[in-house]
Amino acid sequence: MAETATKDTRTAIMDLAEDLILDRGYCAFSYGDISSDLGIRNAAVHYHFPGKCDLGVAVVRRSRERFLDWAHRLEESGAGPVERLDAFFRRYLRHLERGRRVCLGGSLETDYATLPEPLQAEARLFVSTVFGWWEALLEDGRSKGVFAFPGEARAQAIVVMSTLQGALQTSRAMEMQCLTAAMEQIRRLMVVRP
Amino acid sequence: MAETATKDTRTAIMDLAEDLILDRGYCAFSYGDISSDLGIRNAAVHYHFPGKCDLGVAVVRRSRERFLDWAHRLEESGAGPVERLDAFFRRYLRHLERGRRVCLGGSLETDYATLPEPLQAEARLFVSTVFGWWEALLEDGRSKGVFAFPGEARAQAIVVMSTLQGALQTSRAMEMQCLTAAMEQIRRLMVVRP
DNA sequence: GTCTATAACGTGATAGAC
DNA sequence: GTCTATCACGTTATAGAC
Repeated sequence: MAETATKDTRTAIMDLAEDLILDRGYCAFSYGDISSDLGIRNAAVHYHFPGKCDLGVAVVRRSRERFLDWAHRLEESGAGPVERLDAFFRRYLRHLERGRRVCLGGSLETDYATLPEPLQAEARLFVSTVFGWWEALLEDGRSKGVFAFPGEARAQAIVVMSTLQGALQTSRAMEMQCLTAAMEQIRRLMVVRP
Repeated sequence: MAETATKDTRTAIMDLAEDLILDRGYCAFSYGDISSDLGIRNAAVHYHFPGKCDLGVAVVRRSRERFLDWAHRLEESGAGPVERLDAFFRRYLRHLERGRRVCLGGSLETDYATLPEPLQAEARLFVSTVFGWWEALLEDGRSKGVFAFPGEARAQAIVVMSTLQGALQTSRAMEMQCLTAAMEQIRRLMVVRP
């Protein structure tokens, strides 16, 4: 089962790399971290991902695909705007529960200046994808009368997305439950019957 | 004027270190960056700051002191809540104008897991100080009837502070004017006569 | 697909001359 | 206060055996 073993190692490398990016950032993790944690050698990691940039791009692309799959399943489930909002909140809360990881967008953005160009491009694509989802959700929710907010949906999308990103990060430096408090406040601010 | 020269070099090192932290993050800048940009040698930087952690702590502490000075002057100026809100917005916008720098809190929080403990402690103090300012401003503004928002002031403070932090970061990955859009939306959401 | 071995470089840090 | 010189280490990456 050589093929299966290969796939497993490749997946394990990506899983670990993703976790390290969310914990420390792209520039602060190394092939050494990956290889030692997986009990393999440096060169084996290079076999699956020739360069660190390739690994980073693969991780971000997979995250984007997973998000799109998740959004698609959510849409097919027939969930309403408030249910979709809550579903995102639950999904997002896992970052905090898994050892105060930040979100992928925030990690890549603060490291942005040090990222190789292909990874910057992948990061932009990831952020734009999530933003598009928020904009569509907010517009839909307002048109159905379950969300209420002033201005354009894209402006509200920036506020909501940025709030979650910032509050997740802030929960590392403040002992309070910043993220859940932020989510509850977002509900109070724009859900018609919170 | 040996003393003056010393002070100037020390200040120049801190200025450059602060800029590098906001641009790339604490873990991604080096004594080599500092020394080459200032036209001095690695060892000269170590003379002023024995270790990288010392330099980081000094930078964050200075930022906190500057923020407190700024807040104190603002209070003495007799500015009302909306004027203070706008003053913070203007102050914050400089990060974006100076080459898409992120804010210090966000940079330290995403790098948090890799920071030496004394720097983590200084980061917590910095974030708590800024948060305290926001909480007091929002409470004061609501009591005076110029701000309106549901829930507690601390929950709204998390939302506002996180929104700015996240939107500043997001402006690196999206071409739109995320930060100004976020600020305008915050005004629409909570300023009584925006 | 994984290994050993190694290259080439950057890092934070220190000793000691001036 | 700044310099030269150097250390010990970690980094990404590659060549070639198995």
